[in-house]
Amino acid sequence: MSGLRSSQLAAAAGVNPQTLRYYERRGLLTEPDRTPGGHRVYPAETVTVLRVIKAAQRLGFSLDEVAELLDAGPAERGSHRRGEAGLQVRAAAKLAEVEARIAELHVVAGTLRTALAAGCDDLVACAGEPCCPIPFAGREEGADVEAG
Amino acid sequence: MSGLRSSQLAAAAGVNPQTLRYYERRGLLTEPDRTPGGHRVYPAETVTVLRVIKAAQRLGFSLDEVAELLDAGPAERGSHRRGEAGLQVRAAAKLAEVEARIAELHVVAGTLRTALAAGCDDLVACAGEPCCPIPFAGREEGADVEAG
DNA sequence: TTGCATCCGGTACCACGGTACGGGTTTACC
DNA sequence: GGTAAACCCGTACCGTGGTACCGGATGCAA
Repeated sequence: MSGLRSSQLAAAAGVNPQTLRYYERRGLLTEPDRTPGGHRVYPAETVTVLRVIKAAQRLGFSLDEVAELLDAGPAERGSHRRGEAGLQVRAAAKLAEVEARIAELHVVAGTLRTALAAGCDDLVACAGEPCCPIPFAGREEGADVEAG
Repeated sequence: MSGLRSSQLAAAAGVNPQTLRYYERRGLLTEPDRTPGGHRVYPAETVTVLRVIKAAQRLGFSLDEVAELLDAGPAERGSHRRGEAGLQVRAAAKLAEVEARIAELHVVAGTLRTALAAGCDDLVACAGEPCCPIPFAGREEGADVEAG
């Protein structure tokens, strides 16, 4: 009853049918039942699982992380039976990652604004003279052997 | 005089020697002179070019964009002979991209904070009930045929 | 001249998230 | 029963930025 064929599930969740097999290989979808002929028949709840996957992806989790998230479920106070950490812990860690990325991008944006304000219009020329605000010497090791 | 072998240039610029051939294939480095035997001999300025490449990468430009940037040079007011746009125009466009990305990440961070505050600890359970602040219905087309 | 480090070109591989193709079955509808 | 669509599995390919491996040639010094 109400079993979904792969193309139906794919359409309902807004993904490519190939993606379903891909997610199955990646451990995001459990192996569904099959017809006698071997065709997959998904339970209706799989649509929810796919929505969860896509929501988690939008929150910045990789597919491996989403697989862990689905496997982990709630933390079950004290006994960590399934996953290492619950959603709360993982979400907090991801939030820290996202904030770090935002900070990096703020630095980049600031540099771009400074270069625009300084009127830089030729990177190679800029790299020659010290007045250019673009940081050509990123933290590279071993490049300044003679500057010690 | 003062020509650099590939490994010397790689060490001076802090990159892998293989990367030099890769950049050459990608059009970031012009083909250098060769010894009679076919070994590459780079002029000393190539170190600067590599520094420029790495700086541009840090500013968020892809290798294709860096190649254009190196090819474009300054805008040469009016006549756009080499590239389509000068560094100023490209940097302004990249700044807009970076700011858009920052805005996206702020949305993500906000959602994560809200989910943390709401105490969500099981995505699949959350997806079932409407009280969860996580947006499980991202703007997907065709998924809500029966909700019209 | 010998020997070893380096370099050559071509190709294959890594992560990431899928997508496409091909040859062969199965399902579904008429 | 016939036919067309959908499905099966395995494999290859996309873009991005490199890295690694290979057999063979070169460079440089002793």
